[in-house]
Amino acid sequence: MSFKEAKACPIQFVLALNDTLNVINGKWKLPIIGSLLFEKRRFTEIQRNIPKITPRMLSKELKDLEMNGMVKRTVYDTIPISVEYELTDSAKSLGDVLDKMLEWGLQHRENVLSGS
Amino acid sequence: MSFKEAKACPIQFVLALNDTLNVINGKWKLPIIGSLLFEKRRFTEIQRNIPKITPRMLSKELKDLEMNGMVKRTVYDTIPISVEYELTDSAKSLGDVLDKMLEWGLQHRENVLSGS
DNA sequence: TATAGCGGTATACTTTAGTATAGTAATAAC
DNA sequence: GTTATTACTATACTAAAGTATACCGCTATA
Repeated sequence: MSFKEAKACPIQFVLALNDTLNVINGKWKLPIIGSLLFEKRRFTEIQRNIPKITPRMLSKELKDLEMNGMVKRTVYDTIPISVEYELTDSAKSLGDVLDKMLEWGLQHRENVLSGS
Repeated sequence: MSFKEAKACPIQFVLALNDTLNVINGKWKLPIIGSLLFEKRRFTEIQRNIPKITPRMLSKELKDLEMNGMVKRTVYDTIPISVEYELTDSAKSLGDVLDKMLEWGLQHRENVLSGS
């Protein structure tokens, strides 16, 4: 299925595209994914990684990402407990999509600046 | 440049990705792009095409898309005037990105449902 | 003369997203 | 026993996004 076939199958098209948009929308989702892209991290580490995020937003977005199958949360029974967040394989594969978006963004900027 | 190289060149990465996100964000941009994907259309045609959009939002989003080099607005000197909106080449090439997003969305949904 | 279509704008409102600030329980270090 | 760290939650707020409703100037049609 492709975007150009939208006329033929609008429902699945809209749902799947929407799924993708949902996992990256909002101010903090991409920074969080970025922070977890190379290594699993703990709550406070992510917070230090993204200076301006409040714990409220980080908590909310991590829950959101977990619910959407993007992040795996593991609680370790240490004293005190520690919690680790890591991207799922599915989330890691989002990199390809982001590459495409990145590529298009660069090309588009060139097009616009050159007045085409 | 790729997403995995984010560490090496965060600024251009963030800007280009952000550009791409900006041209599709909000509730109405994709429906509008979808409406213009196969043919140029007039204001009222787009409105009929997207039943729940208000003229305020359509006007606002079209201006936004025009400013971002996604849409070309042509005024015809008929009586009364008529106005046509069409996608730029750059906007049309966004189809490839949307295809990737669509593909990932479908795969991700499968992954999540199968519990992987 | 009244009504409708075109391409919008104006004003006021609600809803959603994000921020600020403080506080929690548990433990450990000084 | 005071302070710090971890992993958050609670409450109250502001800002941004979107909605509802009405209206504009222009013209064509009934």
